[in-house]
Amino acid sequence: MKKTVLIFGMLALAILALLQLSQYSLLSGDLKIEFVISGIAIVFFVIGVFIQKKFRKEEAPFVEVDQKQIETIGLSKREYEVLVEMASGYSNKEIADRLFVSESTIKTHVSSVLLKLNAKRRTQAIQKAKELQILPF
Amino acid sequence: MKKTVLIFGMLALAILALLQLSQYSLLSGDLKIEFVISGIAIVFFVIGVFIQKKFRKEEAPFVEVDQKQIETIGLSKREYEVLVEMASGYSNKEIADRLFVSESTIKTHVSSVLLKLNAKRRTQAIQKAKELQILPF
DNA sequence: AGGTATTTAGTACTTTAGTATGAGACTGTT
DNA sequence: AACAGTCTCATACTAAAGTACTAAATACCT
Repeated sequence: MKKTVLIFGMLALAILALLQLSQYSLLSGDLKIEFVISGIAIVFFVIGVFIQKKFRKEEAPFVEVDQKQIETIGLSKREYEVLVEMASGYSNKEIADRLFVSESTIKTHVSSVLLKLNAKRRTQAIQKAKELQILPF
Repeated sequence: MKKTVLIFGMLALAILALLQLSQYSLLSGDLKIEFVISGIAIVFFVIGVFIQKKFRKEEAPFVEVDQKQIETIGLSKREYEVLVEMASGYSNKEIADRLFVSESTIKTHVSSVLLKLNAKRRTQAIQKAKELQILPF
């Protein structure tokens, strides 16, 4: 955070210096106006790219869930809920408690999910689900 | 893709128009040079931000692996390799074959990983590892 | 109302996963 | 050379996960 403030401060100073420099160069006739404007344009373009990049990195990379994919795969509402819990790292028992049903029920759902995602294990199902963008992150 | 080309074309035209406009305004003395330069700066800054945003969206959301985190957690090189395989959805036996060691060895590594990540299950370890940004995606 | 899909739950069983412990081989450090 | 850390592997467990059925209660659809 402190680093960010520092960078912004430096940037502001650099911009001011650049503007002053441009004016003097123009007034003294050292440079043609096209070059100055182009230079300014390029510099600020780069700054824009840089700033956007910086903020993006601090954002969480969030992939939208592809609702259509879920349908084409044929996952039911409950099965998808179980998949989400699975991906969060919960055991069958824990999922059962969280969804207020028995562990048997969760096992049934998990088996369906594995079948529909063509996976042998829950970890593989999670991986495939992320590739298909039916899970966030 | 076609859309991208179109946008870039329009953008190029807009920039040219803007540059011409700036020069005429300056020569005719309608505007002070400070305003023109500031205007150009702002426009190109916005363009930079926009372009970066566009490209980022088309990229796969890829989180860099935080090497320092791995160290502070105390994961060894081999343990991290096993963690990556785990996250890919492989079973202990499969990981053993892929890394040319016995399943016992993998079990040992997995237990260490669970301990160091403070997880009860491999799915939870994967989840935590992603939160700590020591796994891609 | 009858058919279809979903959700729930059970039993019985097999397969993985995970724990605890011990121990030999190898590597780099002091 | 002695030591710490890593990597390897084994045995003997216990605990989850997953399969293969069967089956009843809902819910949705036309």
